[in-house]
Amino acid sequence: MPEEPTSIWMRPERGARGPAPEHSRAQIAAVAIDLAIAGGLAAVSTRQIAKALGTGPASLYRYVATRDDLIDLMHDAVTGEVDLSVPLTGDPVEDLLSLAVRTKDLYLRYPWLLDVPVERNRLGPRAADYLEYALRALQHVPMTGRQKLEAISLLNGLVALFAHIEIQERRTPTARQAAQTAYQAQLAADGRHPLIADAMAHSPLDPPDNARQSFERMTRRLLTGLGLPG
Amino acid sequence: MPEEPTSIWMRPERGARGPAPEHSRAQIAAVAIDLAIAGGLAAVSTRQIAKALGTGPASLYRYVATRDDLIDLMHDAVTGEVDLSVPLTGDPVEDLLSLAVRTKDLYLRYPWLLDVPVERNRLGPRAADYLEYALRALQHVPMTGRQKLEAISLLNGLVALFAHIEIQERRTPTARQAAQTAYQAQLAADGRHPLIADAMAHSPLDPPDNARQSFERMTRRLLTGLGLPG
DNA sequence: CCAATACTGCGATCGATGTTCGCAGTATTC
DNA sequence: GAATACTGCGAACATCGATCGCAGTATTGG
Repeated sequence: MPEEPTSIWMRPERGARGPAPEHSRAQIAAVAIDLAIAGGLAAVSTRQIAKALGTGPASLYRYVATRDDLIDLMHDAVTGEVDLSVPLTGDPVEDLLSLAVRTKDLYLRYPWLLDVPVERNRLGPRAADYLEYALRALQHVPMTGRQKLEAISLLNGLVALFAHIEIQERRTPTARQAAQTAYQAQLAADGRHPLIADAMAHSPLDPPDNARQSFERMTRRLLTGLGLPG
Repeated sequence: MPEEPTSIWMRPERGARGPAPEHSRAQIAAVAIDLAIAGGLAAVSTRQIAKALGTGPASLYRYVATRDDLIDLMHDAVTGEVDLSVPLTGDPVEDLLSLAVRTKDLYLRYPWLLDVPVERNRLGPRAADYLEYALRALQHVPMTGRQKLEAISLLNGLVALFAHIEIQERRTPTARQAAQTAYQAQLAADGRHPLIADAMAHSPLDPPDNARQSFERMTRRLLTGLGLPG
């Protein structure tokens, strides 16, 4: 009888019989998050986590069925850091905008979140609270349930896009980006891409105020574009 | 003297000396793309490509320095499929919207594109043509070069988001998603997330017309929100 | 014309990854 | 106190990206 695959959130954290587990999902998630902060998502490997816990890789599989479960754990843990006690004003656009700002902060705090495949967005208990909160902001908006879910999905995507741009601007360039820049310089030199050359020639950074206003303006536009009153 | 890392596009496809290569970047890209279509990005491995070419994995490294180069190759190859011969009307919003539609078609045709890490968007020759085209649409818009590049980046992100939603709706659910749905049903049942329960209960699919109009409306709003005349 | 040169093909191999198996040990249940 | 259902984990497997070194081949320079 083959085990049918289920979400980690449907399995009990521990069974009722045997010895008490020496670790916990929360502890494993915390260790994994530390690894991700230090070395990106790619640095989150069963062996590294096991080493940090002082155990072997096989032990992890008592807590987690697969590496994806591990990422679910991490994702849900940091999602729980978003403050959902902020009271809703009743204005859907402003409420979601405020949530979007807090969400973007989360991305800036945990850049590896941007590397979590979107497809993989299974929601755990904390993400469910998040989603419930967002739906509460939309409670009296005349949209179908599916439309609301899509709107929230798009909103999160937009937040991720802005976060991505901000992070990229802030980080010191990697070897990859250096190579990229070199090739773009060559492109610019060959004369067949004058506009690329031009766009890259003089590029003053936007003042942070601009970026912030731009983010808020875009978010509002997205939301009203989706049919929210505003 | 350690080889400094450079983009694949800066290295010549073949040297001037030795025997003629038995394969080519284009051929390798084509094989890799076939693998990606069949099994997703994860199925694109040096060994599988080598097998498809009837050679060993080590041989590939005569054409490509790293797996990322391989993905650059794939990305640039399919980017070349976007029709850039469509004449620009002079209306930036409409021109970019039209480009966005063609780009979304590309995503729908090659769903694995959504799994290519955004960070990794090194542009090759064909992507450069694409970018030049987009910049041409923005030529007479009063924005800094950086702002234009960010606008195009955001536009592509939005396109990817919509493509992602469309693909998700069209695909038959994976085991992952089934598990996800089961957990959501449980969430709905426990009564603490009434809005999630509600949103998932009755969810008629939007007619395609709606989705299409929604995409076009959102794109327009994004562009005007970024400061384009409209 | 031929040696030096700079390339190509690729078998063998390395280190790291996710995951599985089986067994010894431990707490709960009947 | 035996059956049961767990936990911990060493050993191992398949697969991955990547490297090394050598044999073979086309071009170059004298």
